[in-house]
Amino acid sequence: MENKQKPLSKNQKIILEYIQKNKKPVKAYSILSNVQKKGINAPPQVYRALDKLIEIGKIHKVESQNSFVACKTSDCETPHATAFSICDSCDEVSEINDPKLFKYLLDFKDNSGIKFDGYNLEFFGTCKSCETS
Amino acid sequence: MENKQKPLSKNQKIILEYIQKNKKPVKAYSILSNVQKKGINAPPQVYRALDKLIEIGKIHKVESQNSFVACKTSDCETPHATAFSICDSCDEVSEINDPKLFKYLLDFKDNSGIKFDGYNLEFFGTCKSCETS
DNA sequence: GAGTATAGCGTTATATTATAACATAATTAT
DNA sequence: ATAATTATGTTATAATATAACGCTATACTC
Repeated sequence: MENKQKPLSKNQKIILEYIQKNKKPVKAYSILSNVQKKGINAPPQVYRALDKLIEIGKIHKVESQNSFVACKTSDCETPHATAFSICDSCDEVSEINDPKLFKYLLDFKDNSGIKFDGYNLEFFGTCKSCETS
Repeated sequence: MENKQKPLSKNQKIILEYIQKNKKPVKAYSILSNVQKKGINAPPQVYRALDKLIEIGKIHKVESQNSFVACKTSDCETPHATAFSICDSCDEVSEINDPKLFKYLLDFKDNSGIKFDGYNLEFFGTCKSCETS
């Protein structure tokens, strides 16, 4: 079982570090303005790094928010099978890492019989701290 | 069991009809350009109707595509619990209406114990017709 | 190690998606 | 009938994302 991890490029590293520093998902232009001091000047530089980081599973995109969050699963083996819970009132997002759910969904077949190679699932609700306030 | 369906407004009707005519999901600005002959001139008119139609469950948003599709389930009772399958190569989208999946997901609790009131699930794969070509 | 293929960089410009804000009109509820 | 709510039409602009181009660094292969 070899682990051929290509090293990240300079921009990829800068942007991944910034995303990892944040608990909450961050937006592309917010990333941009926060890494400008590191020499990243324009949107394409950010989006290119984001695309790559998503591809290799280091981050995920929260589609309903157009935001990006670091993968919490140490070694995200199936980068394109993601599940999140999202609080309707505070927008807090957490990644769900539930092997049963994971398996259930990857085994799921629709009625046309095709098997899927990935999914994105976003649950909505009210988080504990918002509920009590 | 009463069915209090408020009638749709003029713009809502125009836009819903346009979306229903299309098998595939449509984009907001494509809707706009196709309903301009009916007197809808500007983006806010479209987005306002879209928001309302989503709220009442007549249409759904395909988040990963920023596109909008009519609900196929005759009377979509839980408008905010949606599942789609999306073909990676032709972008064909179909709504999945599987009661077991539906129940499984609405019953799902994450490890913080909160129950969710909605979800959006998008499966990715290659559809039958793309696979054979 | 020279040559070539691939991936990444920096930049400008522009496309695409979505909302703010404001004045008015229509509809619904009391 | 009046008040409250919902929808409309409009202008302007915000927020998100990509095209295209020339160049540089890295990896691949013989």
